Amino acid sequence: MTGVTTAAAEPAEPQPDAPTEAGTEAGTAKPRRARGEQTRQLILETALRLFRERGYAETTMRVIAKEAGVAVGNAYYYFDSKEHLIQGFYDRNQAAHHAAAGPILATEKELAPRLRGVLHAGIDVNAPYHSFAATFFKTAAEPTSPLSPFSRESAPAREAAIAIFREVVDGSTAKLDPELRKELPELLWLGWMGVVLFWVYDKSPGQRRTRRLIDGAVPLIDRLVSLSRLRVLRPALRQVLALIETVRKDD
Amino acid sequence: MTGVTTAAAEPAEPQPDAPTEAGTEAGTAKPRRARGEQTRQLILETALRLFRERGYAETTMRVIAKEAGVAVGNAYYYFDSKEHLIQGFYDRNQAAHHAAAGPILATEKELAPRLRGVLHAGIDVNAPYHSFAATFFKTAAEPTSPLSPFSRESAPAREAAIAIFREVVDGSTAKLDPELRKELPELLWLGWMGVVLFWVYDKSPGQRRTRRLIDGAVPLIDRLVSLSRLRVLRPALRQVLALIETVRKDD
DNA sequence: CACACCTCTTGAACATGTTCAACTAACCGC
DNA sequence: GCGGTTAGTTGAACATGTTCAAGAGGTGTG
Repeated sequence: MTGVTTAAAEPAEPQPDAPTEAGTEAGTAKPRRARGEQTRQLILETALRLFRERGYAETTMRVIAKEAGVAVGNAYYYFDSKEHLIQGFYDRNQAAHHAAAGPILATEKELAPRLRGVLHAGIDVNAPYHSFAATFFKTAAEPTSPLSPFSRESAPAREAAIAIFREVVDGSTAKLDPELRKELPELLWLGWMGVVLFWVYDKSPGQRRTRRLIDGAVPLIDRLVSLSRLRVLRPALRQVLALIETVRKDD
Repeated sequence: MTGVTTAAAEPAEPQPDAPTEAGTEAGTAKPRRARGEQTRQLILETALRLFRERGYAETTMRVIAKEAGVAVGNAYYYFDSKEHLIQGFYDRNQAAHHAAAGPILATEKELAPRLRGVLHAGIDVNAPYHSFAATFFKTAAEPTSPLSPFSRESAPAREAAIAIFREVVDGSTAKLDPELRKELPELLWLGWMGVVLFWVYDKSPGQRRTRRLIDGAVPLIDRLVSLSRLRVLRPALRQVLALIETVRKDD
């Protein structure tokens, strides 16, 4: 849970401003008025609830506004577009994934189970939103969208996600090539994006095919990572790393 | 079910309007149908041209209709939605890719250059539509959309695409594990989807990063395919194939 | 207190994808 | 030729995301 969640049972309390301005929230300035933040949260909560209840496309901005008891234009004062409401969902699930991964990362020390646990935790967290996620995935896929996982706007969220996989690697007992170790977290995150992609398309009951994919792919990755220390595979590994380097240039 | 776009085996060329009802129909008289088909083509041509000229989002259905000289409702008689116009683009580029790959496949006999040639040909064909493709990709990404490359509706197009990669493999001199040989075309197609994904997000001038990705990835794939015959890697290969098998179950 | 200012709120207006009932015209059976 | 059937066509009407000029309400300053 982030500290932002609750829909505030308390009326705006004399909490005028924290000792430090500590406005680590998304971008915009953080003046002393808390009233706006309350409205913002109200709109976001309402929107996410409606998305879950009736789906993204079926939830109109007018309904969100009406249900939240504000004018439609007010929603646009806080969120640039309907899509931007999704960012809230995004951030929240990101945090939930991190929290859910905690226990496994604290317990397990071997690479494979760590990775497996983190991946399953990610699916667990997202499971309740599978049908909704499918529709909103569409907007996230648009390259020009700020919601794209590769966009500059979602860089913080992306970094946070990669950090989870860095913890998977760094906290493990696995011995691996130092250069590979450096790149592995991002590669694993990329793999995770692939799993999510697969999951979004997975129509099997309970998305069990995705579970099977994870269970099958993790040992494979584990094996490949181990094999990468073999002499025969050294040039191939170098080739992979060089490719990553080359492709990454001028972005 | 085939017969989506029958005579589409040619590279996409503007093809100025056929002489208006001159000698259009010969023996197989479907004059009734022919008129509709003509309108359909006219709308599609107009739409694709406008998409290229001004982008997908910026091209309104009203403008398409006006430019084509028909009523807006008429476009909806032939195409279920604006997105469905994209299917035309899809089919056409698929055919163009096949055509563009022809010379390389006829000339080259080694796996790596064959694959490289086919991939570059694919990018060549799509290059003029890069900015438009980004938006189109958004639509294709939606799992419920018939335009998704994984949907049942696009199975024919998908099969056609995989067939290109089957030709890449089968026509090559490369010696490889028989089971791998069976799976490789689909895997390469999946890789091609990945390249397309990368390309869509590639904002470098002329999408040169994608070119570099291809040039870097092809030798790597080539090397891995060769290495797969090594004894040490035999179990890993089996593991990969088993994973594919497992995941594919109940779809 | 008056005034200015700034955050926040409003709802009508606008743009665009989509639908629909009505209309036209070519064809077919008589 | 006549009436009916059906493919083809129309444009107004509708739904929804988004914008915008105007106003409300509080906060600080003179």
